[in-house]
Order: sequence, then structure tokens, then C-alpha cells
Amino acid sequence: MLKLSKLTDYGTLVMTVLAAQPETMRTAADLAARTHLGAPTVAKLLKRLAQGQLVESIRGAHGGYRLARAPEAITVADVVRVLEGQIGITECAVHSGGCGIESSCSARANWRLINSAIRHALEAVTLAQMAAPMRGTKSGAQIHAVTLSRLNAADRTAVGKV
Amino acid sequence: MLKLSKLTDYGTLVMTVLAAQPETMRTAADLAARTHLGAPTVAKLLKRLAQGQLVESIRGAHGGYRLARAPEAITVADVVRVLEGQIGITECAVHSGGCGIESSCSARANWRLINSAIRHALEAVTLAQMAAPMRGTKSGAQIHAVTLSRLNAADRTAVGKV
DNA sequence: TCAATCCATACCGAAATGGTCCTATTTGAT
DNA sequence: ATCAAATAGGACCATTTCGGTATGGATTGA
Repeated sequence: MLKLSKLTDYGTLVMTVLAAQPETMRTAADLAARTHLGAPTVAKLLKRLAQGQLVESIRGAHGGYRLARAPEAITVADVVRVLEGQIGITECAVHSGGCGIESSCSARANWRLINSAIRHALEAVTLAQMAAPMRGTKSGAQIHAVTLSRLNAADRTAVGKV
Repeated sequence: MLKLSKLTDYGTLVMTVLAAQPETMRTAADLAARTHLGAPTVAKLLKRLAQGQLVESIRGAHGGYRLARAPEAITVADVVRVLEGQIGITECAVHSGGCGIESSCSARANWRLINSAIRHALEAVTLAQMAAPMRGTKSGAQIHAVTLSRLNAADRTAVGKV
């Protein structure tokens, strides 16, 4: 399945928790508890997000993490780029210069169109939107990630039928 | 990088070669030669494509493969679905029912929007378009795939700057 | 009967992934 | 000066996935 890695999914989750209360600094342990992920995994993600300048970190007692910019100014594309690298569905979609006949390749333009659409779709959604409470729901953002292993057999079959 | 697997990329390549001359039946060995891929790999892909009903196969002497439908009627999404499974950037984007709080999850709707955009982008491009010759080029479709390992260090740096 | 070609299955080394662990450093409080 | 809280950095590991190959069986036309 064409999909984000689990760690990127987790990273988006963590970022969405931070986006729900952007002024609040949260520790890695706190974020781990809120996302039901392992603390070492969350710590690892936060480090990369900090290196990618999507969060800012404060060391020492009372340290922690918070968003580096307003949730409206950070998109899902930003998170994906930091955690998975350049958004490019194939090498042809990203790179130029690596192939001697690319200037005459008819598929390349199409891959670039597809890639552009994907990038735009990811850029169209901000963390503010990800964290926004839905109408008729409990207060605050309740978000989750589902791992494939938790799907039962019937659900797999249902998915396959689409 | 959020990307298709190499095998899916190869599969799209193979399908595009078949699309260039949809009435012609080609053997796995022929397709391997035209795509500069290993014969066992191409054979493996063709089997899956046949199972996914994107190509039809004829056994025996003078056997081979050809598209199961007109190139205009097969999209990149079809190929991706057969080779990579359901198009779903996260489990949340594909599946419902696997999580007890999803009805109140604000992120899920956004993942579905993103997923829908990706699917539409892939569905918008047919094999006919992938195989179409470009203006000002040599005859016939010349297509290629670039593997990351072939990028030199300078190119990697250039990509990173985008 | 033979050659051409697809079908089916298994196997394997390499790479990637997800996760954990440990130590060093920084910071604020005492 | 010491301690606890918390980040920073790096290494390691088991598992899974991936890309690729090999082999034998079945089908088909000559």
C-alpha cells in the first residue's frame, strides 16, 4: 500500500497533539502518554522534528517541546518532508538530471503531475485543521492511529473489496 | 520518501510499454529487454498484473501478455492498486471500524481528504497518457525509471534543497 | 516429441523499519 | 555543590520487507 511509514504517522499524531494547545510546552513523556506510543519512539520523533525546525525544544528542568510556528502555518506536507524526505512518488517525479533520456520521456511529465497533486493535497491541510475538534464531539482533539495488526480478518476482507 | 515501491514503478513501466502497442502480444522476455529489467522480475510482475486482471496472458508457444483493456481504460491507480494494494496513505485513510473513537477523530476526515486527492491524481492519468509520445521526440515511448543509487551526491544535495 | 512460454512456489541476501537502551548535557531548584 | 527533570546524541537489535533469482510444472503450437 502506498503509505506513510508508521513513524511518520506517529509524528503527525504528535504534532497534532502539540497543535491542539500550541502555547503549551509538553515533555516527550507527556506526549507519549497522550498518543499511547512508546516514550523512546516519541523522543526519537521529537528530535527529528526539532532538527527539521517544526518544533522548538527547551532543555533542562521544565524543558519540553512546542510547535515552532502557529498550527496554521505548519502543514502535513511539512511533517512528511521532515520525517520521510522529499515528497516524490517515484524518482522521476522528484529528480532531474539522473537519466540520459528523460527529456524525451513521456511518463515523466505525468509522474510530475501526480506528484504535484499529492504535494498540494498534503500542503492543503494544516496542523490546525488536523487538531480541530469535530462538531458534536467531546472537547479537545481525540486522535488516533490504527495499526494494521489490529484489524481483524473481516475488516481486511472489507478493505480488499474496494 | 513517500513513494511507490520499485516493483510498482517497474510494473507501471511494463504496463506503459504494453500500452504503446496495445494490440501486440509480448512475452515476458521481450518486455524485460525493452524495460532493461531482469526477466525474473518482469515475469513476477506480469503474473501479479494478470491476477489483478490488468493484463491477459496466453500460455504456450506464441504465448505472452497484452493489456486486458484499452490503455485509455486503465489508470495508474489501477496498477498501483494491484501491485501495492489499497491506496491509503494511513490506515485511518482507508479503514473504518478498527478504532473505538474514530467517530470523534478530527484527523481522520483530513486523512481521507488527502487520500482522496491522491487517489484522484492517480486515477486521472491513464496508460494511454503515460505512453503518449512527447512532441519533438523520437518515435515511440521512451520511458525509464531512475534508481536512487544512481544519483550522485550533488544531485542528492540539489533535491534536498527543494 | 520438442520448444516456447506462462504458472506456481520457494528461497535468499540486503535493506529498511520500528523500537529500545544508554550516556552526555543542560537547566532550574534546593 | 548537588539533584532531579528533561533534552541530545548515538548505537544496537530483532523483525519485516524488498528486490531478485531459481526451479519445476503446465500449456500450447509446430
